[in-house]
Amino acid sequence: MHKAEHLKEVFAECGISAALEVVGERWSFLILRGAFNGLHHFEEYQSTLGIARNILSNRLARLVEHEILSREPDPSDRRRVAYRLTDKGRELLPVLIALRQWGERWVSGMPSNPVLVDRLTRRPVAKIAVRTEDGRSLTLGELAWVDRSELAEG
Amino acid sequence: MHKAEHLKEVFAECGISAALEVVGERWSFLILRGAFNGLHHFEEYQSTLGIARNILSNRLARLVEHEILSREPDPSDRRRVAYRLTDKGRELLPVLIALRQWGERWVSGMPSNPVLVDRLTRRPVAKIAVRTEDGRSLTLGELAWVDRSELAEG
DNA sequence: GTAACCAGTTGCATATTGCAACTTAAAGGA
DNA sequence: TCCTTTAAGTTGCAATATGCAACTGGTTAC
Repeated sequence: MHKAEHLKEVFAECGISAALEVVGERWSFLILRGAFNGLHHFEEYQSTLGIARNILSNRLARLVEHEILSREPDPSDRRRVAYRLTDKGRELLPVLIALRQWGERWVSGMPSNPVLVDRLTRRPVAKIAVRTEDGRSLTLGELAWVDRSELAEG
Repeated sequence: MHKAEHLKEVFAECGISAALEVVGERWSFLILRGAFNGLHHFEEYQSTLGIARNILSNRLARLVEHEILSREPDPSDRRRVAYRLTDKGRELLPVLIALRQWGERWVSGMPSNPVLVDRLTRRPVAKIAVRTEDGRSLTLGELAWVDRSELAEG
């Protein structure tokens, strides 16, 4: 099997493809950013993001369907619906923070507001990086792709 | 200023919006994944990803325009063009790996192949996480958003 | 010199997104 | 009670974006 065919199979079963099928549409990341910033209601998302109502409706439904957000009607005001991050949704935080840090560094050129800090020390979080298990940050040159079969060898 | 208006301003200048304007279109992340996996040529991307040729052409041009990929004609075969990651592009690796790990854990449910390892130890990289400067991993409950102005206080 | 190859482009079909107006159900107030 | 406002959508239609197949223009290989 030559390179192209091999990679085609590799790519089809890759976690990135899988993730993108769920959160890869336009607005999905921005809705999640809103969720991490404390938004819960349709009208809040609509007015802060400026997204079209039908698209917002569609995206929220999709995120709920994939259990990234939960959807619960407010019992004290039955008009309102609260969308909340599930554990699955909360685990997207590293993706969002990594994306944000990259955007700050390479696109907007300045730090965003508000800043994410350690609640206790009030110090900003570190730059997201690829690391060894013992926490050492690795550059591309220190990394390699190996087949899973070659991994079990040791 | 009430919450919605405030967040609208916050969001407009956020690194996530900035990043998404550059790499937020469909296929962009998958093209970058290909780049990190050693693809360099138009036909390689086209055949491995199965993307439409006009869209691929458009995306590559856009990534080059934003200096995420460089575009250099091969001097030894003037038909061929090589696309390569720039430093700016290489720094998207944490985003891609975080997305991949999330997709493996929560969507596809299994580890992808190949595995990214420390070149020297051959051990897989750690899970991407939000951490303190000294490397301790932080959960959402241990984090807080604070205004930049409140940060300079100490 | 001719066939095949690479990196696109073009025209047209389909799908996604955006916009404005409308709907439904539920508060809130006089 | 009736009237107004609010929240969370839905609908119809216009504008974009994406996908597909065929074609081009400049190499390169035979």
